[in-house]
Amino acid sequence: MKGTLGKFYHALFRAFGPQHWWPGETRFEVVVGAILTQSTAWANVEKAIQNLKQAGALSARAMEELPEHRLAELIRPSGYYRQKARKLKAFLAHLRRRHGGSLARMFGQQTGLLRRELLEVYGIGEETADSILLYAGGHPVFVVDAYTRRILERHELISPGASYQDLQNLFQREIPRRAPIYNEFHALLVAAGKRHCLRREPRCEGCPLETFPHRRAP
DNA sequence: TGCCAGGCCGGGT
DNA sequence: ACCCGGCATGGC
Repeated sequence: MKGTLGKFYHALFRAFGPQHWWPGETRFEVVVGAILTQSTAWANVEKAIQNLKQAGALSARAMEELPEHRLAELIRPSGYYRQKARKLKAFLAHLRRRHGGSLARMFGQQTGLLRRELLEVYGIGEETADSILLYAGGHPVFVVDAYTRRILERHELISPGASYQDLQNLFQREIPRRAPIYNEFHALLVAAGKRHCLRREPRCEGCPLETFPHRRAP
């Protein structure tokens, strides 16, 4: 693996080690987590998922049978809970109609086709679609999130106006297209982001990327 | 107390 | 094709 991004990967891996993402025991749980974590701290998502587990609602079939307002109550700690209940229902309806409720069948499709299909579902945008593809389905697509963007902007690898596709293309050109690597790399960027690359007051001391070319704090 | 977290949608330019 | 307000809870 070469290029600056390759160096980033190695520096982050040396510092933080394997991240063991995605936290979730089943593929369905990973899909649910991908939707619930939209603009939300993971700790809140965990509470919601615990509620779903206790209610026995952490399977496609069980969640389908839950009325939307009841589902919303269970996922309340994850925030935007009425929106997210609608989103989960939209995904379930799609999975049922298009794939007979089978994640295995859904993920058996070609990557590009499945990605476009997921983007049609209410509540699934680019990051969520790619998270589902990579972390639940093992498809080799790079997940771009707010931390990824912030870190690459600070190190001047992208311009502030770069699109999601711009960032994803950058990674998919420079980093070998393999799911385990994309999995680890994205998780490492989030780890670095949480610890060192906050929105205000960049705390670069101790960041594994500290020694790389860096833009001045605004 | 205010700010922020692993976004997305819909309506307006 | 972008830009923005709305959506909501919990931790620091």
